[in-house]
Amino acid sequence: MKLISAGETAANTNMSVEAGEDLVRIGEMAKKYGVTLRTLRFYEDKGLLNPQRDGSTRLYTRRDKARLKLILLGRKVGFSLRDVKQMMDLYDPTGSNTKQLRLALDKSEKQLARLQKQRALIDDAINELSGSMSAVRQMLAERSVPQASAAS
Amino acid sequence: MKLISAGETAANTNMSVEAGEDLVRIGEMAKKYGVTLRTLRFYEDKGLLNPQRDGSTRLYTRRDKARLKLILLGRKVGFSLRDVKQMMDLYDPTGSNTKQLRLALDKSEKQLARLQKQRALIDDAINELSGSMSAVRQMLAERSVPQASAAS
DNA sequence: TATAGAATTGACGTAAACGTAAAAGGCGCA
DNA sequence: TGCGCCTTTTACGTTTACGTCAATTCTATA
Repeated sequence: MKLISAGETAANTNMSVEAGEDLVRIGEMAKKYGVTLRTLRFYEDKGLLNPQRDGSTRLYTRRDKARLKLILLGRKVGFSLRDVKQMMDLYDPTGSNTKQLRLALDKSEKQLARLQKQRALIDDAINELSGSMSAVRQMLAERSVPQASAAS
Repeated sequence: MKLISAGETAANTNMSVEAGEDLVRIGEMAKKYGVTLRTLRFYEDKGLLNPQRDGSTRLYTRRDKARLKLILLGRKVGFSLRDVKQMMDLYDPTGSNTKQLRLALDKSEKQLARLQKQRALIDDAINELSGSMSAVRQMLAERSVPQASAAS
């Protein structure tokens, strides 16, 4: 009574409701996108994913894959999962999604500002650290060669 | 029986042990360095500071101020408090502190590498985000002006 | 059928650096 | 003497995104 072949040799074994669905279990899904099982369950728990079930077994559809891609992109650019969810929740397959796009743009602008500020902070830190490092190197050099040269 | 005048008018009211000690209570210390009381107590709890006590009242010395400056510099460049403590614990006022300096340099090199990696990630994110933003703007533009122009 | 490999839920742990609340003691001042 | 402000200790809470068991069940395959 399995829905998909383990080695996924044949194209489609199930044609329950929709067209060629290409359902995937959690293990394969995780491997495919380089995340852990825990992560996928966590995202579901947070309402970001909604896989079908075969009994208790999760089956991820094409839609889940698209959503996961979005999640991962969002995380990459520094959005929180809450932000991602908020944006995804606005998705409406029947409309123009103008609201969703506007929200995404708004959040993106803010995030871009945050990223730029972060970069500035990091540059500061790098400079500060580099400065300290030369100072330390100096001190070490003085300690290792205390032969000649006056203190002044 | 107070050790310092509240408004710190006179130079030194106490000459208990050391020279002009310039002791400061937690409130003043916090204000002076822009941290909260909680932070100072937390640092003490973690073994990073060691103020004297007048009864139960903390009195911060010149030494504590120097240490706090170091802590804040360390945090600024991204060291953890553990790192900072590890480095400070090696301080020996009687020696050359070569070990301390070497450890600091070692940790600094690693931290510098981390910072540079972070900057690279942020730059990536900025680029990715900027790209998405233009795409979204495009979509919004198409939605707002659907008058003429073919779909292709 | 035995066994290994997936998968499930539940629940506590982690990391960092504090925030915040509570209850109480001490001090200067009017 | 009462008030307000400063300070103290204790201890739980916060945030985010999972990690890490643990106990159990299902499934496929040899």
